[in-house]
Amino acid sequence: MTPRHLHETEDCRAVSAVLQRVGDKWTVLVVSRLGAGPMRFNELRAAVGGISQKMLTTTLRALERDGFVTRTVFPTIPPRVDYELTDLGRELLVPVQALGDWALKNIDRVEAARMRFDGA
Amino acid sequence: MTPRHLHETEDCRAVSAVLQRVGDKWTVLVVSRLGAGPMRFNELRAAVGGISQKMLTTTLRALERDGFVTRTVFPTIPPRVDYELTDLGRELLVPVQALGDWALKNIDRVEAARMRFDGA
DNA sequence: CTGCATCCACCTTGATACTG
DNA sequence: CAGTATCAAGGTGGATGCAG
Repeated sequence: MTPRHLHETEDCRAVSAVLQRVGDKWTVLVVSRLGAGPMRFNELRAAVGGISQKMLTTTLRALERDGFVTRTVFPTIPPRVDYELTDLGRELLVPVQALGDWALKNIDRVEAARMRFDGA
Repeated sequence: MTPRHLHETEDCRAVSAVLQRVGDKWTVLVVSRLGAGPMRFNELRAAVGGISQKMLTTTLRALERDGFVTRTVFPTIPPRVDYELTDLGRELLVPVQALGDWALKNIDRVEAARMRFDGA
């Protein structure tokens, strides 16, 4: 494919770093839900399902820090906070979903390999 | 019918599962190294750099179980063990590197967002 | 050379209680 | 409603020693 080997190592580190960033328990699920449009905190929480308040807050803060989502506070009572994907967030979704598509297509082969391995 | 929305949730779970699978500390680095061809245990360890013996063994076992690498033992003294990517392993590398390419292209935007967030 | 077993420090996650 | 604080529990990764 690409016969450039000069920066192979640091490139792989970068790949690894991104995968660890989006490879935590909730990030992808939250970003995917937000792909449908802006959402409020508890709305998002219900849409994801099974996530604790603390983890949703933590996940959203990290996404906001990295520029993947925006946080909009409406100073009303009760307070209302909207979360929305940025352009960067939507762009991230493209390669992430490509990997997801690959996963769905090949899950059978992986599970077959596992049964073979565990049986032996 | 619009079947692309029917299984949205479980698809996202699948995506999340794969990302967690390849999102551990060493998997991507090991698979990337093996992309260059078969390697022996300590050869691989040196190529990756910074990985402990335990983690290399653990990572390789998991990759073998999932059908991403093959393990070939030569019953010599001292023993020699070769690891090599399977077709499935090489195919996995495609979407993973796509995500890595995206990361390299957008790392600046992410870091800019972080500085903005941390500064505020 | 390869790899298992053990122990341990750290990090992530989750449950719970409380605040504006 | 949205968010913070605290504590407990499990998982992950690393150091070391031993074995085939």
